Amino acid sequence: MRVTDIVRCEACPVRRMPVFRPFSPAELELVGKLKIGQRIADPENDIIGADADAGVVFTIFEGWAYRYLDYGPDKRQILDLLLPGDLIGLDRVLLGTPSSGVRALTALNLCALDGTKLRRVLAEEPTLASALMAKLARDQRRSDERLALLGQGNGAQRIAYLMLDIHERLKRRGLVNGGCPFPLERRHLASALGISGTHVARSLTNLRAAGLATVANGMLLIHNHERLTAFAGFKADGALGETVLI
Amino acid sequence: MRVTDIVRCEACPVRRMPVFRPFSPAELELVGKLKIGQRIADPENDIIGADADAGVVFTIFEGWAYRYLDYGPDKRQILDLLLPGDLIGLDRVLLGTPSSGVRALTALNLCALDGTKLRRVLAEEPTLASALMAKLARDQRRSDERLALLGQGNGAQRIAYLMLDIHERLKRRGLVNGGCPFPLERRHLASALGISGTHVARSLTNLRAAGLATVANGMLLIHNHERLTAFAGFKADGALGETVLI
DNA sequence: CGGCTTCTTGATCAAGGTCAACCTTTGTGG
DNA sequence: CCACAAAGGTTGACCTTGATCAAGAAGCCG
Repeated sequence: MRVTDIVRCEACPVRRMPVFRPFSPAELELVGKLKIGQRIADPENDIIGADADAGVVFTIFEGWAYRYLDYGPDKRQILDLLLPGDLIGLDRVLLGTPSSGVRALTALNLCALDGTKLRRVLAEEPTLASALMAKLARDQRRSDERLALLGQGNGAQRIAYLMLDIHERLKRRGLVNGGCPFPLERRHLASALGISGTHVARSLTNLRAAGLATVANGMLLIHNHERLTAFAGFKADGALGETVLI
Repeated sequence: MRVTDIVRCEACPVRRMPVFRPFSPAELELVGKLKIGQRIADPENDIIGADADAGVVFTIFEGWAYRYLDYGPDKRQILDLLLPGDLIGLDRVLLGTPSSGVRALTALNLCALDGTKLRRVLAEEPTLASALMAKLARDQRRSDERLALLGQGNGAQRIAYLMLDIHERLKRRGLVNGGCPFPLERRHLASALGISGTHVARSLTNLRAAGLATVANGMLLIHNHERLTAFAGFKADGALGETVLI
């Protein structure tokens, strides 16, 4: 990971995304003191891994990443996709023990925060602590839906659900402007959804043939949002007012 | 749900379980003020559901429950099993919106806490807030492993993993005394693990035949812990020092 | 003793995994 | 500019896992 010029919190573009609630000047100043730098990471490089810094939390400025667990060679489960505005490494700072790995999917631009200081700030600033607790509770609900998806859905439904989830999250962040970015390859979908790469390809073909959605050139095209939603059993939970740390 | 005699926090048996960190007298007094009653629930009754009280958090004194999401008739995903000492309904109090359902698996004895007051206390007591945040982060990790299990494991491995998870959690709470309770029926295992009841039965037979574990009469017998662990790819994460609210 | 629910077991079938061939795109060096 | 290699995507053949349906067996009450 390389270092680059720092962005001042007051000027940060992520904070202006529609999902996130506005900070008070006091909170903004507090969080500003946590910022220790800006980082760049290349695709398929670990952000959090064996060698990574244990006392740092990141916020994604730009690019995608994923959390994963490894189970021997060629046995990886992608747990979640991380989009601009998402936090990386909070659990490690809270628990102090190694966590799931986090890896860049595309080129990443990250904002680095001092984890040790963050713990101290949380102990003094109940508003921030409550906001983070709410964020953790929301993440749990997303996890729950993902679990139900793997427990109940077939291959095509899993893909459809993930498409809608991504689309929704990007839209809330104002990142769907005439085309939804979708840099996931077949193998990423496969390890995120617990199906083989071959079957991902087949199911994608089926979704396209059914006039539901198409993935091509790193972009997602949803042809019929309503039918896709019905097919996947997707239900957007409309979580607004998240907290971003910048 | 019926009401029964109240148990004073200082005398609560759950607080003495080995998993939970001891409370300071100040914390104990604080939490004591939150307690609003004791409840009894019968098997297969909803604790948190459409009609349930929105501003209450429960701690399990005795018995098992499960969190679930429904997807139409005969399409239920059990998200997690809740054992004595576990919290129920925290996310609803934090987020203020309906959450997954929670249902009694066995007869349940619950401690009821005032959710609104809890929010207030969290805003004043950073220690408690930190402890709850850590609990949320730990729950997320358990969720992650469960997700990987559904994504990567076959039927028998899923069952084996769940056996070990339950066994570990009960042991940490001091509830495995010459026999591990296991009140789950085939259909519960099926909806928790995303496989059919028929296949659960078959896989249980296989696990027994392989000399790994047996379930009978509501009890779990692990014949060979080491081989079962290897088979399931299970890894206990050794989370001690959780926080219990009583 | 029925009448219930749960557990077991077998037969059949569909969903999806594995393997392999081939195609397309992209990048690289001559 | 072309040749070639490497990586990803598509498609087909075949086989395993597990779902579904169905028929007994075993408990468990009233």
